[in-house]
Amino acid sequence: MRQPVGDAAPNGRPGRARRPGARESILDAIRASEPLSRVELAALTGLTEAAVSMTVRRLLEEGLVVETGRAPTGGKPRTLLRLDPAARLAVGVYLDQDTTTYVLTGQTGGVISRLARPATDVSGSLLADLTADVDVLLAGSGVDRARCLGIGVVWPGPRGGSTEEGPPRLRGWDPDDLGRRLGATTGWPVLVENDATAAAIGEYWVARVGPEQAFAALYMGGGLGAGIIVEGRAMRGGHGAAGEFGHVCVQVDGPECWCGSRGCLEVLAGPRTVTAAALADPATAAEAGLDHTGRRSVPADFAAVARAAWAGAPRCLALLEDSARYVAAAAESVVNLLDIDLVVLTGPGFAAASFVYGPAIQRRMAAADARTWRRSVTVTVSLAAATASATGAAALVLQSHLRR
Amino acid sequence: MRQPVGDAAPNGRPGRARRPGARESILDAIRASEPLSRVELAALTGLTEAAVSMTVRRLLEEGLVVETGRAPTGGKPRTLLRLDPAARLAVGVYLDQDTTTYVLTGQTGGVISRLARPATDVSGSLLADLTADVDVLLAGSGVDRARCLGIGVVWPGPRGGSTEEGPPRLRGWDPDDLGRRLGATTGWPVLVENDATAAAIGEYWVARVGPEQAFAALYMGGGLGAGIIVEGRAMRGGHGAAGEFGHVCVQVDGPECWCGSRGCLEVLAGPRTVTAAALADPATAAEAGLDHTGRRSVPADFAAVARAAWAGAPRCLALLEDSARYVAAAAESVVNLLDIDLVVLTGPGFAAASFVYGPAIQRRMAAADARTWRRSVTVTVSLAAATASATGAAALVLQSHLRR
DNA sequence: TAACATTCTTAAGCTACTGAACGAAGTAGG
DNA sequence: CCTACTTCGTTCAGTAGCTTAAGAATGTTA
Repeated sequence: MRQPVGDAAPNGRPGRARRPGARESILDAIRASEPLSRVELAALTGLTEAAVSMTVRRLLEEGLVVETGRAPTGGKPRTLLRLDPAARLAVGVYLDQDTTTYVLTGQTGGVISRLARPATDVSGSLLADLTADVDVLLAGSGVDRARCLGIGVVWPGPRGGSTEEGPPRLRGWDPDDLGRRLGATTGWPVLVENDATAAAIGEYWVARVGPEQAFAALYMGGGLGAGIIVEGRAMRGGHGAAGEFGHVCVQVDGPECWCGSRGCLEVLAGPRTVTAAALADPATAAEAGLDHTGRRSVPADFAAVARAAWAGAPRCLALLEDSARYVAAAAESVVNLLDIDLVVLTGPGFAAASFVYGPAIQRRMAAADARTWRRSVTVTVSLAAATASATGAAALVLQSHLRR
Repeated sequence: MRQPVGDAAPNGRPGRARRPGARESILDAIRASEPLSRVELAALTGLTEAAVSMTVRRLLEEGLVVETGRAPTGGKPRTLLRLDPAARLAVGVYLDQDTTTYVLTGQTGGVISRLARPATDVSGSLLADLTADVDVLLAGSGVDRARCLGIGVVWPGPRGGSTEEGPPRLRGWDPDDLGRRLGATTGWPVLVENDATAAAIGEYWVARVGPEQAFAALYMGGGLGAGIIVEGRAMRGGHGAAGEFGHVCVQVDGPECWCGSRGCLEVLAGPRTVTAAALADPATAAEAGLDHTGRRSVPADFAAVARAAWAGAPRCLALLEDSARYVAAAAESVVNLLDIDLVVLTGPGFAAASFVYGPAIQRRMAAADARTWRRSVTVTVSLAAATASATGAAALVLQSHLRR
């Protein structure tokens, strides 16, 4: 949501904070905790029952919400409300290095259909390809196009996707510009975001995390990123560059990073470093089935190492466990700094290797959690970690529409 | 602001986000950028000129704001508005280990008068002492008590103030309970906060930081903490424990910390570690004029080391520079993670040794800033670093009243 | 002195919410 | 089955806080 391209809503930059509003509060409460009755909504949102009643009626008329069943009480039973999954749709696009993934989701974030295309290298055709593929996705799904709220576009972002100096450009495009143009050609609002933040919003949406949870999604793709959501709001920072988890320092005088600093997590324990180490040692490379000739993308190679480790290959496992020690330390730093309640591992990297990283992070935090902080941090793995970015892109649209 | 003790305002916990409101937007804009005219306020806040006009009239009637001078334009000149510093007052109390500091400030955060008392060890008399001392402070200042908005109470918090296990209790008191009781005995609203967050809010207020700046105040007292303010809101985390800067990990397998983890910044580079190292080496201790018999508080000993280093003592300087390397790395992590624009060093520790820590942090970030992130992070030292907590406690009250 | 530029004010109206009373839909007891 | 009771949801008038639109105030410029 760097810019609500194609949308009239000003991004709050010049001025005061956005207003909550009954509509948003209610939809968000239902999203996080459906089914809910009107009285429960009043209690959860702090609105009066009258306000809830009026707002819910409008939501029912719009078809966003449906009444579904009742819950017995001492008196009149509660009528339970849910989001109608098919009432609104969103398209998510993930522009990965070598693949472009499209998903069509319903209002609750559930995937309706999917599409994957190899990335086209002809930079001039990117816009046309996207437009055509979104069209194919919608046509093939047989849904009412009028119900589609917009398109979320996610790209790997500046974080770690590149060893060149400076933030990488997306196949020659400026992301915001691409979003604006795509909005013009398709007629839909287009929202642009980086992979980690999108994955966090997707997880927040699909896994029904509530705004009372301080939440961090750690994302491993070509690099390491973090999406942070506190009080229901994604932290994007002063220049939209927050979440550079890969550049948390875990060793003061560590090796130099491409970013110009030293000891960054990514250079010590990032997926690129893991795969490079696997390739550098013939025995390890053999375990993972890697060689220099048939080299694929970083996430693909990393997944090969993870699969080998899962199958019992000791050298691959050792590589991952070494990496996980660093990642766990950095994760603990984030949790301590922001008082995070919930850590979710997501993205293709963690999807493949969560069996190592998950326990490592839990182990690292367990001691101090109970002993000092009197908290208990939950560490989980995303249910759809491998495709988190694409569904996150769609959730981006859902999230923004809720605040229409 | 862990709890608005004695205040009726619910802390937003059950329900939706707080509303901004014209009054708050306007007062905050004037605070950050006075003097301002009504049209400028309209542009800054996003309100209409009509709304600004009405709201300002009310503020003028209340005496919070005054008209002061005019600025020529092509047409009718602008009438400039300022906060009236003396219109409202706030009391800040800092409960340090061995001293209790009281300040009385005006509406702009300027200190009107001060009071310091040695900490009483009789835990039963703390409440009575506070009540009496606040009374003395106000009486001695000759101000209208009705103008006082409330009392902010700040304590060193769980962070690093103790080597015992578990969060330390404040001379036997639960901070929230103390606040509640103090509110009852004095009749004023009492807000309770930890030192680092309070210092951040104080700096935000006094130094006129605007909400568009993502801002971190690094605080060194008995330990290391951070107050983080993004979009004008202090980050307190899920359980009010955010800002544990001292427990950012800067060495994966570093020495064990009292918190139960390893390689925490505080155990490698905190003030306690620096003073312990100075005492352990006789030559260094001699430079700093320290010995085991006349040992004082951690901040006092640390200040002695810093003074010696400033005077040219090489061993003391080396100790501080070693500490600063770690602090700089951790600061860089925070900046990268949250896309921070402005870092302010504050608290007695940094007040004494900023000549080492400031340049070290700037050096560490300069390379990657220009090369990779295309940002420029400002690192400054608080103007009143040594008393930041007490003025921050008062600012806490001002901040909360603005949102009455 | 008239025309213009800009700032600030006034007045009517709109939107979204609140408060309080009321209607609706169940259970429990006789 | 009827009554009392409980809890849920709605209705309606009122209000706070804003916007839109018009206009008054206060300066400069030709």
